[in-house]
Amino acid sequence: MEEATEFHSEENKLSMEKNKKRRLKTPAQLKGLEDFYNDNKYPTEEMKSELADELELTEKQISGWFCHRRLKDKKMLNDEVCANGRHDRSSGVIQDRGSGLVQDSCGSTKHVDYRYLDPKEVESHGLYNHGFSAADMMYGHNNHHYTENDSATDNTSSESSSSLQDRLLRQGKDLYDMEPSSHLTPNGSLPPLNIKGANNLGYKPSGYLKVKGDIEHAAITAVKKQLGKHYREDGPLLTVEFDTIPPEAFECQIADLANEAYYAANPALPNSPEVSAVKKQSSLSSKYDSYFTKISSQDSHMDRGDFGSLHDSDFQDKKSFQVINQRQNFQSFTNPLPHKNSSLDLNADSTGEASAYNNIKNRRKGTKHGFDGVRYDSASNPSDHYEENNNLAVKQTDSLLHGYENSNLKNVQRSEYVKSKPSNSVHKSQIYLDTEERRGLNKRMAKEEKFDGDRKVKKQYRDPDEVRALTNEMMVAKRAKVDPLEQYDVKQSSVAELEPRKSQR
DNA sequence: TTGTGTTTTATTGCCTCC
DNA sequence: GGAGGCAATAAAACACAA
Repeated sequence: MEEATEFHSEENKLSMEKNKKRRLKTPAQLKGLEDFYNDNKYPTEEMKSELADELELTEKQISGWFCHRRLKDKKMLNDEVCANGRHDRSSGVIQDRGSGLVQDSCGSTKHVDYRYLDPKEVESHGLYNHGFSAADMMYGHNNHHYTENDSATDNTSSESSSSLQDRLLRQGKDLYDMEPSSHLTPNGSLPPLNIKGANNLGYKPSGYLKVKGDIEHAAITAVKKQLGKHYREDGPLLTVEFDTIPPEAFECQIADLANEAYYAANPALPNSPEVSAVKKQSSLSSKYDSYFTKISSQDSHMDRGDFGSLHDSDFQDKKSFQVINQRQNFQSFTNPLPHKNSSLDLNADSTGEASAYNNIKNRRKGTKHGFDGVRYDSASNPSDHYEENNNLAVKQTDSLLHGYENSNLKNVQRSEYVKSKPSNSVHKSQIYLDTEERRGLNKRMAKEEKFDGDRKVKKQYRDPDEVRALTNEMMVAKRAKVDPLEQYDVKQSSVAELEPRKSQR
């Protein structure tokens, strides 16, 4: 019996060597596949054939790999949507943004659910890059929907979140800066939502406040209170895309900013509309930052949009204008092409790779240590540039805007070996951010780098230099191709590391 | 070293489209 | 009916904590 088994195993050994059940793709193959996948998620027969030849794989393997890759994409997307849905619920914010009307759980949805967007459509429409925009649109659409259906039929999570928003706002807290725990009951669960209570607030909608009845009205009223005299009845619909800011909308802020007294004296700074808007944009957009890399453009749009409107106004503040100019100039310095990741170029060599790569690695480490996907980029990166650039004016202004989170972020981003905790403010609301691209490729790259760094002997990768070269190659290819989302991380470190790198040379 | 959890690869069946 | 894709599943490979 045992002999037979032994013999059998011997035989199997040989056959296994030849015809292994499962063979891992080599890094080169993976690179080729990933690259190709980034270009085309649905390769044609010919493409598959060529790729198979190129990578020394069978077409079947290619097809299978692409199939699983797409599944992986989809799954990751679903996970993120679910995670964000849960998170949003816990934070009382925008739960109904991404998932349409309702997403009871990861598995059950009602009405619109962009989890089931056709990947082909997603790809062809570039939703991977603008998905959050799409989500925002859906959110906005929902609002319109509510406007049109001001009834009690929408007993949805949206309403619940609105109720939460209402309560949060009445507490004078910024929705987008909320720590989940701040509105949890002592046992950590969500407090029961008292929609009726919101209804009993006695608010009466007026003007554009006629949105979804009293609940959202209450929230808007709270914002209105925060805005005080700056509130404009003819302003934009809250939570919906903002139009150009009326010249006088922030008149006082600008004036006060010029005197450098407003923010210091204003305890409600974090709740100020501008900051909230910024935080909102960054936190929201960063959630889908891998495929939904609208961040950079959003942030730059924030600068050029929000502040840009000031340029056109009659109330140009010289200082803020200067700041803006400096910022833009700096951006143009680091990024001559607005939509290109200039910093990628800075890191095109193997040395430079470390800057961006280590950020990724750090995030991954963070992931393993309980702050999965915490982003350090969206809100903080610009300020880091400015600080590294010793641009005091910019630094001051930026620290005004981002000061509440800068310190942590800066430290995190600067350090290659950071394992520190993220800030408790914004970052806690930005978990589950890693997207599939990052998780997949970056993990692999992190793995490879770790392998390289540790000189760990592995059967598969016998030549560390080859792996390193490949890793670099992958990084460069990846950067050049997809990753505007890396932009902030890379940008973050690029300037800081540019000088040392130069000096090294 | 081992147990456990995760990721990756392969297979199979079903569905949709042409 | 065939091709292509998706989804479920199994199993190998891998990572990591104890």
